[in-house]
Amino acid sequence: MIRRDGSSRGTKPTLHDVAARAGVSIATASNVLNGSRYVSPERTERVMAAADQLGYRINGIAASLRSRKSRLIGMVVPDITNAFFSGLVHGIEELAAGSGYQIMLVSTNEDPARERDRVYALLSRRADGLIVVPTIESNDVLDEIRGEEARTVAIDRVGGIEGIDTIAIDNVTAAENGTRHLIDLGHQDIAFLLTTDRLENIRGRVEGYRRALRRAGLAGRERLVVGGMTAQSSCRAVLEHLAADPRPTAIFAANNLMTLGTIKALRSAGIDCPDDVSLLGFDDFEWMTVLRPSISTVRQPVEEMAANAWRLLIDRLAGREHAVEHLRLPCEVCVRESTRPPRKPH
Amino acid sequence: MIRRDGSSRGTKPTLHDVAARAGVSIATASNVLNGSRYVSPERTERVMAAADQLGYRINGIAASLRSRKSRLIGMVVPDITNAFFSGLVHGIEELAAGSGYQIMLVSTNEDPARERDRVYALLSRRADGLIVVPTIESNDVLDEIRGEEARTVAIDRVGGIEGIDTIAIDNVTAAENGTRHLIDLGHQDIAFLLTTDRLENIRGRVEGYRRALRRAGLAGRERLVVGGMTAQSSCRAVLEHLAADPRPTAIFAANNLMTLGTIKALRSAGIDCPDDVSLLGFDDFEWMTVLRPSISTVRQPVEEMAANAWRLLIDRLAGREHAVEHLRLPCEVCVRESTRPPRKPH
DNA sequence: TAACGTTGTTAAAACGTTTCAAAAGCGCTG
DNA sequence: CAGCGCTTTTGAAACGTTTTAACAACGTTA
Repeated sequence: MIRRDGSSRGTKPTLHDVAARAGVSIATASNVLNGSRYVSPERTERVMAAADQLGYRINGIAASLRSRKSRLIGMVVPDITNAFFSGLVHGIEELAAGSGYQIMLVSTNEDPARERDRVYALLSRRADGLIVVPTIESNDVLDEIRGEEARTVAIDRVGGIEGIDTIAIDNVTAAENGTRHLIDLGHQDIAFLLTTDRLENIRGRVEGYRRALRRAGLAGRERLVVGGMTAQSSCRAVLEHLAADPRPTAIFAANNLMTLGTIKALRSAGIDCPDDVSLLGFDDFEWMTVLRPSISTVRQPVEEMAANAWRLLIDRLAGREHAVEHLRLPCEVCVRESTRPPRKPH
Repeated sequence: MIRRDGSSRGTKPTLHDVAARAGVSIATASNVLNGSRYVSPERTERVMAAADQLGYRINGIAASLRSRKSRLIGMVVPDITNAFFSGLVHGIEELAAGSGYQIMLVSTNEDPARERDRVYALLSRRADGLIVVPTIESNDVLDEIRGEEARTVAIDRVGGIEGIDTIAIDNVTAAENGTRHLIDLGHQDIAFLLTTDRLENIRGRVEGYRRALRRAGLAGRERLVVGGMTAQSSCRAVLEHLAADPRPTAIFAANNLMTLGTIKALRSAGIDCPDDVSLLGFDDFEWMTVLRPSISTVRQPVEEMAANAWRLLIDRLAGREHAVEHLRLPCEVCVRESTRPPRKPH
């Protein structure tokens, strides 16, 4: 490998090396490699050959610095081990990769301070865009993001977010439909197991639950159980609530961790599902189908959420500006074995 | 906000702006902000104040270009929605973030071509390091990586990899212990459900299974079932095998997808677990404990794998070079309800 | 007082691209 | 053949840092 210029041996070849070997200017080499301008066939060929022979690989950092485009997307989720979020990440990574973007992943562990730090780090690295599932109480961070030139889309927890695109499900309707499914089965004592009322999506689900009860003339029969952010804490909360008299005939869990906690609680209390208590989960995964009983759920359209988030983001990144969108996708109720009419119908 | 220099209004403040406002040189401002050199208290104070007032945020791209350090780590996994891999990613993201590194995530979907492209993209972006769970037959990619200056660690599927650090479990011993657990219960017809024999980790597990049989004098009783890379395909394979006469009294599934497939197959064939057939899984997650029966598994130490991968990588990144390491971590067998003595002991 | 460290600061080069503006080449027209 | 317009190519600036090497200031030593 012979270099005609001042670059030292053993170093990565640069555009300078490629241009020199091809006998063209750096600008021409750049234009060939990026296809940004017409270059004559002979020169194109020479540049390609030179790049090939040298094993040239563009320095993306330098390109980003000059072009002011990093083609890097920050993806911020509360917990990557939660299947709902990993599904979201999967969908977006797939689409981003297809468009030449790279995902920088951040898992915040529901810690607002951590989220703040990590988002700033992403901005420091000049992410072109951000896709964020906010933690609890992270509105201030989102407020500041809005002033940045990084395009942002918020997913799932989009309460009170103004000025940036958001994607979420229609929490109210989804929970209303879920609750109505239980009511239709004949349940009148339905407990709703939420994580915390400080998350907007969860508040929406509570509202949907309430609305269904109200519309069924069960306005006074509300039973809210606060489960916290982990399966373990929710298990404890459910156990406590099950000690109440009379105990609910059905439990509607607000997300997959709450579903897991409820299953554990029912087991440990020796309460049969669905004979004694019906269980309706939120978030649908494959293992819901192999549990015994298989778990009825409200399914969030994870793929569509990811696809829409990416669409909104890439549109703006490509300069196709549009009015701020607040998308709400519908959910479907997946009926399985865990929901059944109560033993003693009223 | 007044700028004393040529930088235009409405643009992000640069180090130049900070230095100008503080009345010091750019070099001094840089030294203050990075703590790279001693700077007098007064100047330090002035620089900090200026940075603060301007809302200065370092341009990581420019810093990376000049310092030739991106503080970006590429993390390549076959499938981020698989809980084993998302656990790995979670562990590493946590540690990386703590050291000021950012994770670029790639999910290859077990596609070697895709892996190749994406790894090159990571190298183009000048990732300082790579943590890779190789796909099937990606040895050539790893061979090429070895020539790059990006430090690399391979996890989980480390067959025949030379010259770079690797972390994996001791597949042979783990599978041997799992198989022996079944043998100790009295099983003699044990089927082993593998994904494919083209993955080294799986080959190791097969070998462990064989060794346990051999040592128990059951060398001739080998029953290998090839399940493919998805739960669905493995379900079909298991169903076929269950039609064999006599059918196995126990099934040892080589990973969590195989476990899922087996459960589905047993259900759909109306075969009771563990009364008719015992099931031992590989990979341990919380939902294994809520299934009925709860599933006995061989637990991979995901956290330790992540911690060791990061340790090896950060050591090299920090210039603490060491001999190439090939770590093998032990697994433990978690005995639950799905494994039980066969109905008719021999 | 000259020579010498030492300490704190800085000008300027460098990192490897993209992009701007200008130059060069070239076929036509007048 | 000068002038024009169009296409293709290129020199040089710019992106915003880090880093090198030099410089200035100043106390110490010979």
